[in-house]
Amino acid sequence: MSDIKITLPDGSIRNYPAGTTGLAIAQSISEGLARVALSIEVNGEIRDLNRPILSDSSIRIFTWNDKGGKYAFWHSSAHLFAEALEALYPGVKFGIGPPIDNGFYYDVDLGDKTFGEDDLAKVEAKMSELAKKNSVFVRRDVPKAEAIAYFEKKGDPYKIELLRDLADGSITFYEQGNFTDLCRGPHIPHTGLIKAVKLLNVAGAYWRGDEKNKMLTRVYGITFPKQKELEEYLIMIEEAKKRDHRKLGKELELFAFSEKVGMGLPLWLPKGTVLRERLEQFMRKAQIRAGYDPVVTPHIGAKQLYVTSGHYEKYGKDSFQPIHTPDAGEEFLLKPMNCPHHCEIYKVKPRSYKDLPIRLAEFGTVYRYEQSGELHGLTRVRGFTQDDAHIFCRPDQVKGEFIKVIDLVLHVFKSLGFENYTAQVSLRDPANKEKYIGEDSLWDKAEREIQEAADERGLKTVAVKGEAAFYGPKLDFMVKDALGRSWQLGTIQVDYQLPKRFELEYVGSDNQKHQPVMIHRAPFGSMERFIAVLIEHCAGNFPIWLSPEQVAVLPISERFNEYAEKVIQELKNQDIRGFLDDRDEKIGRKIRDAEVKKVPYMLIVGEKEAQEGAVSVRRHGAGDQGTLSLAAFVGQFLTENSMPVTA
RNA sequence: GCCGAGGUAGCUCAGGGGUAGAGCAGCUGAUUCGUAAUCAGCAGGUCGUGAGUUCAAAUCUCAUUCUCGGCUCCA
Repeated sequence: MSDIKITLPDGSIRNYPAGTTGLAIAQSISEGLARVALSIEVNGEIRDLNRPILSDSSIRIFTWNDKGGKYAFWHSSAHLFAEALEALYPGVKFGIGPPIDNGFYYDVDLGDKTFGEDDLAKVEAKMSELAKKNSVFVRRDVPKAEAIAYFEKKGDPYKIELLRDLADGSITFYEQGNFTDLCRGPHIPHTGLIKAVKLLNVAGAYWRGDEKNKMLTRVYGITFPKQKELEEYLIMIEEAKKRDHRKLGKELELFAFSEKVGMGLPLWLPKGTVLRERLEQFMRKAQIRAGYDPVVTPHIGAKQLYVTSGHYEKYGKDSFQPIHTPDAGEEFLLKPMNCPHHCEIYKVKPRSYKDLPIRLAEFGTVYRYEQSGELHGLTRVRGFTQDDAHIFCRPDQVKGEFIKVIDLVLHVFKSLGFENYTAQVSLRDPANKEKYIGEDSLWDKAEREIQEAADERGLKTVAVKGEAAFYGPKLDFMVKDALGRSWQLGTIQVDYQLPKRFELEYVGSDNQKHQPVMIHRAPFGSMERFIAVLIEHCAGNFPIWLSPEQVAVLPISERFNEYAEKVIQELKNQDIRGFLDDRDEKIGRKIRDAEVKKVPYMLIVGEKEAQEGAVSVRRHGAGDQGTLSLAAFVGQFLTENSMPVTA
């Protein structure tokens, strides 16, 4: 057999007999690598380690440290799960079982059986038992007819449905132990590598993601090559749960919900309101600098307004229903969007090309009837406030304006320490054009403009089809919460449709009427969601300028309350948000309580401080900072307290 | 909206057919204290809501509501 040339990632080239395997290559490099190798990338395609390599190739061997390795590991774990499930509950029908960012899931049809906590433990145990058998994952090409026959005999209708969409000749089976699955692979060499198994939760999931289909049972799980890594992962999850904004929001008294008020309708408590208003001030300032004009519009609008905008047709039936008045036929809608109102502001007078761009900004509270199962803390609510603005500009200004908005969004993210965001270009789904309004040419134009603007600012973007708004494409800034769920914060949208529907116009230099273009944008997105993610991002330890309670003044004993009062009064005179803890408690207790409340600064005052006009400074999480004169502390604090401003 | 799991004091949770418990928080008193919890006492719940089974329901059944985990949706 002739030799083939294998190019390694470092560029070196080695000769191997044709038909060698990834495992053999790994072994030739080092036994250690062979032990931890999970999959191999051959000319860009990730494959099994034991699949023969027939021609010259560049390869990269993946281990647990590579995404490609983890995916193969978790994909194989899904198969192991299926094998265990089938062993325990014969007759289970299988859907799909892919690897995901953290583990894997498998969608299964258990018939009448409900699957609970006890079952998870049972299947977990079975998986561990089967893993120890070191079953090899065997890949096999299968003709389509044979594949269908196999699953018909087995009684797996979902697999047959999947097979119908696959071309004959491209179908492979993987078999390990007593389980055979339709699968493209790749898989790890054998089940014995899976040393730690945890099934995390059970959920419902529609077959093929379509709510018209049957709901299957989805079991999420994760596995590791070492028991210790599983333990670390579980600890990490526990830690993440501590950052959950719903938990911290309660503990820090930022917001609350009440069944009596209604689900999904947040109540902002005093401390949460301070935080929220600080953010609002920050945005107002940035927007004034960027040339926006603040406006205010009512919370309701006549139904016809939304019929004109198209929102009524699109969302009317599954939304808050119209408000009726004593006048027959008169109907108002709670505003679900601010844009129609802003369009009418644009229309109050004729506009010249010289007036554009016009940037109308409003912290507009909107109401949307989200599906009950969708509500989630502050991230998904039925009443929320957008830091909304609409830019009305000439076609030649679109890109420039778009870029300016990108800069504003990036300024916001940078000021608040959001570094891990994804810039998502949300395009329409070409397969479902009826979901959108407007001509193809304008959509293409808008989509192009967004991509160009993002490129011009050097944003690394991910394009996702089907995520556009019904009237136009978007650039969405996605950020993950503590538990890894992705949320849309900032959004920028180019819109050629509403100007048309509202018959917006301006007089050009040619003395002719033209249609402006609208850019919808909200850097925070919604105050509620932004704050939710912010809370999780900083684990409730807000930057000083946002902190609801900035300074706790803690007298050593009642004898120093009088001096403490003077200190707190001075802080208030300087617009510093402080409070006095004059409870009859020991200083250790007062410090503990302030630490738990995540108050950034504690000023401890006793005999010495009272005499010297000083304060003993303690920083949250950092401990004793020594003693300063009150004036020196105030000076230092005010410097640190400044709100970030646009460069 | 769909599938599944839950709801016991302000918070975190135990109890699981015989009429409710802990810790923290709260209140009262004592203590006057130097960098993450002083001590003692008191008070606090129609066990989410409504029906049903039962001599008896927080506990079993059903319905309903809200919460949680996903799915679908997200202007």
